[in-house]
Amino acid sequence: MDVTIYEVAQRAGVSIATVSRTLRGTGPVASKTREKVLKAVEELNFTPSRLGVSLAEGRHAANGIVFPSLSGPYYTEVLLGYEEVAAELGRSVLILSTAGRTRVRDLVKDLAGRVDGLLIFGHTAPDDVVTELVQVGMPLVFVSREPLAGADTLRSENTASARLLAGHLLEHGYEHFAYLGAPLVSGDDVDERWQGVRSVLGGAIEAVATGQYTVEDGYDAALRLLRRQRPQALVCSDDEVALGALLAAEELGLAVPDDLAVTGWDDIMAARHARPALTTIRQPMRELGARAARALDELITGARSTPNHLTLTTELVIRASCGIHPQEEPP
Amino acid sequence: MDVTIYEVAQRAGVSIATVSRTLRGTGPVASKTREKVLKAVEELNFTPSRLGVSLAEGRHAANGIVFPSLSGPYYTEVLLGYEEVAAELGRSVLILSTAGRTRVRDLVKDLAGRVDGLLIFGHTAPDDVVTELVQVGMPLVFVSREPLAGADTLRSENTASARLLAGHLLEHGYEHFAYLGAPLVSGDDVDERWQGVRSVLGGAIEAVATGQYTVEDGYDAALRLLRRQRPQALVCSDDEVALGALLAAEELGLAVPDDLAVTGWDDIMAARHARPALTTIRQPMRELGARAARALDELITGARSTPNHLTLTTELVIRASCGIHPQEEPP
DNA sequence: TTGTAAGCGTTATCAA
DNA sequence: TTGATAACGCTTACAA
Repeated sequence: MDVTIYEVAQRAGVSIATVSRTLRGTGPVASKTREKVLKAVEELNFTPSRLGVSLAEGRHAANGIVFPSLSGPYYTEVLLGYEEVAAELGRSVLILSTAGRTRVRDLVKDLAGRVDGLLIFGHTAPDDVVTELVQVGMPLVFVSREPLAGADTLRSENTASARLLAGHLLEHGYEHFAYLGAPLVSGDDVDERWQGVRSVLGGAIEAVATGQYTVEDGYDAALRLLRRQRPQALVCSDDEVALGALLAAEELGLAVPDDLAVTGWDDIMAARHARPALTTIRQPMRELGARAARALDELITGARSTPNHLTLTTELVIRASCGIHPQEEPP
Repeated sequence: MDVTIYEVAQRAGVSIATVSRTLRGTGPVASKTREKVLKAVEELNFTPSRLGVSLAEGRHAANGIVFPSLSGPYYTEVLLGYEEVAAELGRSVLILSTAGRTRVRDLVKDLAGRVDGLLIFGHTAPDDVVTELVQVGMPLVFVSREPLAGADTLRSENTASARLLAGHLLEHGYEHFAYLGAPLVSGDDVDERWQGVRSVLGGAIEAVATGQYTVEDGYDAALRLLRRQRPQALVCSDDEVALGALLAAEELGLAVPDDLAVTGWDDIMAARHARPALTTIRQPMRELGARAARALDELITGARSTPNHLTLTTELVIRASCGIHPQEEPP
């Protein structure tokens, strides 16, 4: 893109103001003039410089998103929902992955300087940057973390679902449990799941930390755990970890659910296809992303000025991995 | 971000030129002056406007990437490699997902107006836009498609690996084959795989199209195929489809590899964990992304001006799904 | 209905 | 060593 509005104006024999008005449909333009302008635009293959437009308009028409990584479907699905709606609203999406990254502070600040609003997962952005951003009034939506003053929060329900899940496991008659999940960051979604489960199971459950929310780490952690002790049911922080646990159980010759019940969280696609199929809590991942994009749009355009804190409902999906159910259908 | 370079200059009692020089380290600044400036910058918490900088510098310091979707690890992995290196080089990453999207033309053009260079997967961008972009000299790297004049191409080796894979299957003694994959776009990576396999297997193999490269679609297509006929070996376009085929086989009571051999492509993480573990071709997904980012950087900075066409080597990974191997280790 | 000109926030050239 | 000032490419009052 090299040709500027001046060249178009010159070629059409009008002023740049007229070219701008014609292209944006702002203000009146004689149809004769309009034609001349459009012809020149066509011939020169003119596209307004995004930089020029943004500078003049005082907005980027772009959104950012900060996530730890993209391993596994969760962040990916949210991202896709976010990008889709953002595109619909005429906004580009800039991404920032923080996992294993140094100088995250600077990266987030740089990103913030390129967008009109930001979706931030959990605690992936340092607290002081977040505070700064809130102070300068940058539109912010947090997904999967506890509410924060001055920014939107968007999450799926965790505590009640966790209780429900725990209750279901009790109905199966289990008495010894273990919880397998990534390191618990207070206030994160995953922390709430743990708290919810524990509030029902009490001392009958113990938490074991995996590294990340990945199949690999879930596998490793489950292997270590199961070699040391034999809980009857393994509650996992998410489906990936649960999938890893399934592999570990197989490796150790444990039948699921007969020797060991396993549950996940998220209901990613692989959960349905796992053997045995995974009992899990379904959360609307795409919708989280889509809603975040809309929320940001409201904040950016000024359609809304007070923060919203929304919790989407989840659903307990009972499949085969948590125990035998009488009414169970064939696979 | 609201404070401008003028306010800093005023507060420091210098001109904006001096502020700029101080911050960028271009041109001489008396250390006394530097201190004053830095103090003012600190106090006002000044960050240069990205828009102003970009407009003046004539560059975005950002890269774009165009992919169909993010379902499955392939695109995700490439994206992560790309973003990591881009960040390292001081560039942000803008994404564009085209699957199920209307007006792709406009979206790609808009994206192009926001970046200094673009990574484009296969044929996700319409030919005419591509031509336009090449003409205006936009730095472009294509991943997973046949070379194109005026742009870089970066791919993994396909044909020879496909032959190798086919040869291995012949050694197992199979005589009837089927190929399962997404619709073949001439010139795409996946097309080359098909061509390579067919060049060895000839009339003994037939192609069946799935919808997308997903487990779901692979499962559906395999189910349909296997109900109609019983090949001895199923060559899949990628691991996701192969994973779906594995599920379909199980559903039909077919033992893999005894009743049916199955192979994939990519060596995604799940391939190793599948039961049976998937024989596949490993391609360096992250590296594709990382190299694309570096290639783009060369093109953008002008370190290189002639297009490069690079093919990375792949590796045949023989696991259990393609047949019994004498020297096989326990799982 | 159209044009002039003042921003928008930088960088960088050229004098001083 | 510093400061005016001209780009950079657009939008949008305000005048005409």
